[in-house]
Formats: sequence, structure tokens, C-alpha cells
Amino acid sequence: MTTQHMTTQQLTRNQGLVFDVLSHSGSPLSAYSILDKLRDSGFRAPLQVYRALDKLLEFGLVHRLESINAFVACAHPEDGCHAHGLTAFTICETCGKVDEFHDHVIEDRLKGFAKDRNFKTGKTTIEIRGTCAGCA
Amino acid sequence: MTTQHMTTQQLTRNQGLVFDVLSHSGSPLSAYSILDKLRDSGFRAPLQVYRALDKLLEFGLVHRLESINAFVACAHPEDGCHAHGLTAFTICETCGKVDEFHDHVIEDRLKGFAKDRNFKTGKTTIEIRGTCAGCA
DNA sequence: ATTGTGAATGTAATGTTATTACATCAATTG
DNA sequence: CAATTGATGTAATAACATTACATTCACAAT
Repeated sequence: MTTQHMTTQQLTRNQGLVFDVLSHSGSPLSAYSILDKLRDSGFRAPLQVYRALDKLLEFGLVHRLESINAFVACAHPEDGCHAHGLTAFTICETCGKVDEFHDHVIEDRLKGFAKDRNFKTGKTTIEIRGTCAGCA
Repeated sequence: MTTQHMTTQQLTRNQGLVFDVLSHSGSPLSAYSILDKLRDSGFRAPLQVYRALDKLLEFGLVHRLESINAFVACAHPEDGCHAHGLTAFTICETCGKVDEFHDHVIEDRLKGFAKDRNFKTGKTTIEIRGTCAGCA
């Protein structure tokens, strides 16, 4: 199985259920609130959620928001998001709305910084918490 | 009390103890490992640590690393770090070493993005996890 | 058909991180 | 000295995440 061009069709049942819940949520969800939403579908334990999330993260269908311990569906899951390089987020602390963006200048700048220091970059997190236009 | 030009002299006992532990640690510490290190100094409960950390964060003497749920002393606490604007971090996943840096280009870029979207920026997190030069 | 393999699942228990609630103490000020 | 404010002590609980182990499923090789 390749993780390229992954579509929601080839997900397992649990992965599909978790992705579905995230896709239909207007805001990020914690693993435990996903679990609660999936009790009726047979979910019983956190691990079922975390395992599905791990795969979805790997496929690039879901993002983890480190600063709020929550998960959100990728804004453009068609191509698995991995294609777009570094992803940054704005997170509205009032309504929970998350916007995703990609900035090559920032990406190059961080790459340059890492290279200068011989730092081998793994995963990079950029998250801006604040208030969105609608909530201002 | 002003939070400008805060020096370690004006910290309370608990704040001072926590700051001291972080300052002398070569790598970030979780709240609970700080607690463990301060048992002998009379700490008994997590809240003692979290309260001190809250203040130290407010003073700009300490940073929270969101992606690893840990805390680190500011690299230049003389001026409370707040003076330097946005702070970004590299975090070595092997040895725990953290480097702090400030990049105006990235800062301006994020500011511009927020402004374009009428997003009112609160706190911004930039963290690069990977492997440092020494551990490569 | 059978068996071997790897991925996914089910379940319980536990570990880790953070907060709420409430009582007390200390410093400052009016 | 009363009133207020900030800091502290303690217990309990909430929220987030992982370990361990048994089982099941899909599928390829025999």
C-alpha cells in the first residue's frame, strides 16, 4: 500500500469512522471527544481512536494541533497534504475554527536556519492561536 | 509589580526554585519531573509547579514547548525574552537540546498572514523537532 | 485448502499531563 | 486593624496518551 494519493475509500473501518467525524466537525476534536462520538459505532477504548489517528496522520489526511492537543481533518485531503510541505495553522480560541496555510518563505527560512546549524529537521509545528475575523 | 526587566531576584521562593531547576537543566523538563527534583525542597503537589511555571512564563523567563509538553529556561532571561518578539525553537529528539531563535522575516510573514485574514494573533508556536548537529 | 505473515482490532490497565476546589498564609494598604 | 490581593498547601479529579496482551482479518505462498 502506498501512502500517495490515498483516498478515504481505502481506509479501514475505524480509520474511516474517525476521519468522518473529523471531516464533519467544524473545529478540532480531542481524541476523547472523537471516542465519545463513536461509542454508538462500537468504539470502546481510546486506543481505537489513537491507532486510527496515527494512520490518518501518516496518510496526511489529518493534522495534529500540538498546542491544543487536538486533531483536525486536512483542508485538502485529496493529495494527502504532504505534498504541500510545511503546514501552518491559525486556531481561533473562541470558535475553534482552524485555517491551514503554506508559506514557502517561512519554509525556506526555517530550512536555512536548520541547515546553518546542521540540525536535521523532523516535524515542524507552526500554530498561531488567537481570534478569527468572525469572533473579533 | 511590572513584568518588565524582571530579574530572578524578585521571584518568590517557589518560582525561584522552579526557575533554578530549569536553568540548571541541559534539556527541557516536564512539570512532573520538576516536581520530583523539588521534593527535597518541600514540593508536594503538581500545582506548586504549575503555578510557578505560569508566573515564569508570564515574566518571559521560561518557555513552554507545546509539542513535547515540557518547559525550558529562556536563553536570555536578562530581558525577559518578551523583548525579542516571536521565539522559535529547535528541539533535538535525541539529546533534548533546545535552541532558541528569533527571525524577523518569519515574524513579519506570519503577521502579514494574520492581518490579511483579520486574525488577531495571540500566542504563536514554532517548534522544529529533529536531530541536532552533535547527535547526527 | 492450509498455513504463514503482517496489519488491524478489542480490551484492560496504567502512565502522564493538567486543572478544580477549597483552606490557609503573607504582604500591602487604607 | 480590617480589607484586599497574591502566594501557598493539599487533595481530588479531569484530560490526554501508552503499554501489554489476546484475537481477528486479509492475503500471499505453499
